[in-house]
Amino acid sequence: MSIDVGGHLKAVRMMYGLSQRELAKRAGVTNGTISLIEQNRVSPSVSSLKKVLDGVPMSLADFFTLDLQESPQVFYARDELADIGDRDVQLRLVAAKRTHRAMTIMHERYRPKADTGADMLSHKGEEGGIILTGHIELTVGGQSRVLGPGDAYYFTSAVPHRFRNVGDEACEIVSASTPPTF
Amino acid sequence: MSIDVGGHLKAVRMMYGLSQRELAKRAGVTNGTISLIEQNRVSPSVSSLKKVLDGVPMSLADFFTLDLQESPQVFYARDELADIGDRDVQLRLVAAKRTHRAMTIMHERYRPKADTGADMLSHKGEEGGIILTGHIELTVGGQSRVLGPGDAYYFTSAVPHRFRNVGDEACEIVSASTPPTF
DNA sequence: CCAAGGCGTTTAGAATAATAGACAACCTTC
DNA sequence: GAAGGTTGTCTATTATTCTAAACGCCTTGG
Repeated sequence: MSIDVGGHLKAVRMMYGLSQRELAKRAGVTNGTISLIEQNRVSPSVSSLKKVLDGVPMSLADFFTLDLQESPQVFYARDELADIGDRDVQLRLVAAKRTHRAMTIMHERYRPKADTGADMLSHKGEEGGIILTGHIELTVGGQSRVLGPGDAYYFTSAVPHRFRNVGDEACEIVSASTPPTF
Repeated sequence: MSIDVGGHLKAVRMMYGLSQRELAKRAGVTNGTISLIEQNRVSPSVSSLKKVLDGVPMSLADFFTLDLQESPQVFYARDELADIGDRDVQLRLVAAKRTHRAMTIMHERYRPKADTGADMLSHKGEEGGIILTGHIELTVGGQSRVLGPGDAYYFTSAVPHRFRNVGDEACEIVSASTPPTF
């Protein structure tokens, strides 16, 4: 029994945010069973392991195939975001270290007068965001608008766009873009 | 217990040409265990299934991943080989219908004077074979040689090559080439 | 024909796993 | 701090699986 079925199951269960009892209920077994399995104090029969995995749900093949390679970080404390901005525009990336991301999520902070300029590289994909504080003038193609707290935007990145802080206080935005640009 | 673990195990065991007792001995379990599992009269614990598979050997992941989809034909009677040759060069393929082959194995028969010509398409990969009967002149790159029964050859297919039956009797060859050319 | 040895199967008993329920520890909420 | 909820763990009993040793069947070789 070289394989750590118990730890493996626990990891899977955690990954789905389930408690032992909750998983047990879904799987039609008792919570004690899950507990004993996770502690490797018993080696479940294939049928009961299948029952348990059906509660996830996950196939036996997936269960044994999953390499469980150090699951990527899920939660990031404020100071764990990667800071890549300059003086006027501060960009703080979520999951920066993650290699295969489908998108980039950032916390952006524009100082007063900060301006990305109109000659930005216009990449393919889409991007959007929500303004948290301050006011920013967003120009997308021919349209221009000043957005304040709670306002949001979404456009295809191919269209030339420009961010400019027209207020006298810092402007904070949470944005997402795909494909990842950083 | 929707999955047919028993039949699956039996198929794997057969695939390796093992008897229940033999597998049991290698795995360190009793033959009865194997029998009961194969009949699905018990659902083995993961640990014991692992022990059994260690006797093959095969990993749990492989065991559950294996789709066992109607295992492809293994034995081909003489007249079950696909015949694709012309009048002078008869080619009889092994496992012709099999879609995902790693190589092509053929029984080739060259009539006297048969000649593949020197201008063959030289494909990537490697090929080799053994002469069964007759004599054939094989030219590979600058080298040329007459091979008789029992002789063999092996070369990288990228080099231009030519087969020519220089004897007065038919020449038979069993060859293999990778990647499959037919 | 019988004996020897292979095969898969079966059965009683020993070993192991699953259940139901209790337990302590930890939160909230009052 | 007490009540009620969660969490994971543990124990006695029940249920299942594994072993050891037999069984019947077939093939092989004297």
